[in-house]
Amino acid sequence: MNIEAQLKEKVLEAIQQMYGQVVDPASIQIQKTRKDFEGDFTLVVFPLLRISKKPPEQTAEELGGYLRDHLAEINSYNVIKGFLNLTINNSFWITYLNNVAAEVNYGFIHKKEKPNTVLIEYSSPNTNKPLHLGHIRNNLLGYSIAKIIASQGDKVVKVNLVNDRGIHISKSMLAWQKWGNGITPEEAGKKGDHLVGDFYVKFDQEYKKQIEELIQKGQSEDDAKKNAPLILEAQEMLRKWEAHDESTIALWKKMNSWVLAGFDVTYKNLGVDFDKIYFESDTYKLGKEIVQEGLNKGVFFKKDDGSVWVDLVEEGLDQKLLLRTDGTSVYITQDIGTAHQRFLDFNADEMIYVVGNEQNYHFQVLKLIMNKLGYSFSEYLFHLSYGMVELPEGKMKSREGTVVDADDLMDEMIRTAEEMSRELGKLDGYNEIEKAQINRTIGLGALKYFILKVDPKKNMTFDPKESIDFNGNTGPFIQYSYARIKSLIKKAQEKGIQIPDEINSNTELSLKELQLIKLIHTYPEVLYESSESLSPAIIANYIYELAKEYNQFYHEYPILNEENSDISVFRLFLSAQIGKIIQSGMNLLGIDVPERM
RNA sequence: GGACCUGUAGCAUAAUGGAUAGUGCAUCUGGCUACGGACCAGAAGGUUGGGGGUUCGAGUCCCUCCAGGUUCACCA
Repeated sequence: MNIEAQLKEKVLEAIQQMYGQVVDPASIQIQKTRKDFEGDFTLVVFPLLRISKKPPEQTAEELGGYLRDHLAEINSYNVIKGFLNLTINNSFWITYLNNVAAEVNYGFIHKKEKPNTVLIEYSSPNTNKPLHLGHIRNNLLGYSIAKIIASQGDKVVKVNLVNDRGIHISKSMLAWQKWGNGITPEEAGKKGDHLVGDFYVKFDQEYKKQIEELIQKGQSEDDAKKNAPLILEAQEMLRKWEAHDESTIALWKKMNSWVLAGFDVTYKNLGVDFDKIYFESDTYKLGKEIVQEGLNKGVFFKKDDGSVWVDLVEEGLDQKLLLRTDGTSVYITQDIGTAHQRFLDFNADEMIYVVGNEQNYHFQVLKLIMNKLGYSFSEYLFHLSYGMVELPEGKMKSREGTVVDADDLMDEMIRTAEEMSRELGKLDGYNEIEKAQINRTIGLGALKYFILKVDPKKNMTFDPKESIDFNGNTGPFIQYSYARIKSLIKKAQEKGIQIPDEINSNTELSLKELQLIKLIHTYPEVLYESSESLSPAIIANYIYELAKEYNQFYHEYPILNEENSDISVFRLFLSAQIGKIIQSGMNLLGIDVPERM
């Protein structure tokens, strides 16, 4: 049982003994004592006043006395207003630290009683253009959340649903056919996703010209958009694709393979992966039968024109189309189908969709529909809705060429890390391969941390010109702290100092050391919180605080230079544990830490 | 117009309903004869968008107003 639970139990006992009442455990608030006060844990007594029927100070005093006398771990207490601050024995903290050192993955839940299978979908790109900054946020979030959930003992399945069909795909295909002269990525010297993206842009440009011409000839804008020859051709191409026209399918396969090869490179660079990749070309017909069943059951209704709808007016929403007049499906139809399919494929208990907040409504509807259809898992569908990444001048617009490309951005970050290293002379004497590896770790660490430290649901601004900081609350700051710990340990080993498996429990602790151990103590809780709220930002902020506190300690206290060898060894031991946690936390964010930098 | 989300210092970002709202960048001032200065110490910067309410206690919960965003397609 952890110390907070013990405290809580004793408080309940104390109340029963002294005031003769059994209280709701929820009214017992044990929290970490704020830095500016003396103590380790604080009991807020205000909620207990109606039971004690005494003033806050007196109640706190009485409870404090009882706890001190009945719980060996409590060393002393003090009362400030309605706050009872309890101080725990040093030996408790050192024993705790020894346990941390003995654990393989401290903070993880190794054997959950009843592990769930959690399916997490992220990335979900379209195969008509390369990945951009928005996808980076999506991928980093999905990948990190998957790791975090796994750390809490559940089984995680990472899936990607690639949108590889539809009118937008036809557009780039058509443009390549018309203006590409058969060019391949090899000939163009480009990644396939970028090449295909170029033709998507080309389509748009030519399409706009045609619209303009038609408007000149007197058509309305809406008509012009519908009647432009290019869009008609693209629609025709989509029809051919759906009719399995051989040459269309061949072209589609060829171009998609280029794009997917390009994505693979980007994913690899970014360090994300998947257990299973679904393609919409396989799944887009799913869901129709389920809608039909729903229709039979009277959950949905059919309009006179034959289209099928669900009525969500009672839920405060509108009516939503599920099948078109011609019987074909819309986007949500296939989402109904894929949800069903995946729960079957993996026998999943939960499913998380990492999708931007512009689709909040969509997922609200999806969940309601699954519920109406009677799927018990509807309760366990979660939309991890994240905010947009905006530029200082506003939203990214492909038309204005302000889209920040994922590959370019990663390259730029690594280049910035290189410049930084060179200016600081940090990597003098390392060979080129080592340098490249370290700069990559740092550049990507800066990017990933910058994005993940922000609460997912918030929109964030990203300034590519000023780039990303390498000082302060950043990935490199944390990486640096880690590298320095590694360096310390290496130096110690060179001096023949052994870091022991455990530390004597009556070692004296400074306030700073105690503070660090207390921070270490909260790590499991941080992981839990982060997993529950699907927010890597909680871990990011924690690791930053840990690194920052450690750096202060590092400056204030000699470690290897400490003359008392017991103290020196203790500080090394503490440093090593902190290094482990930094590494563990960063790993959950998908960020590497360098041995040196 | 309906629904949902967000508003914290110049910018960025924290705070299970708890004590004096933390932190970084930028600005200013100090600290390298080093266990690694990508660091540390200090200064300055706030009516937590406005107004009500609930509570012993509100950045946090409720109401209202303001500002911004998203969405409400026989698109995906």
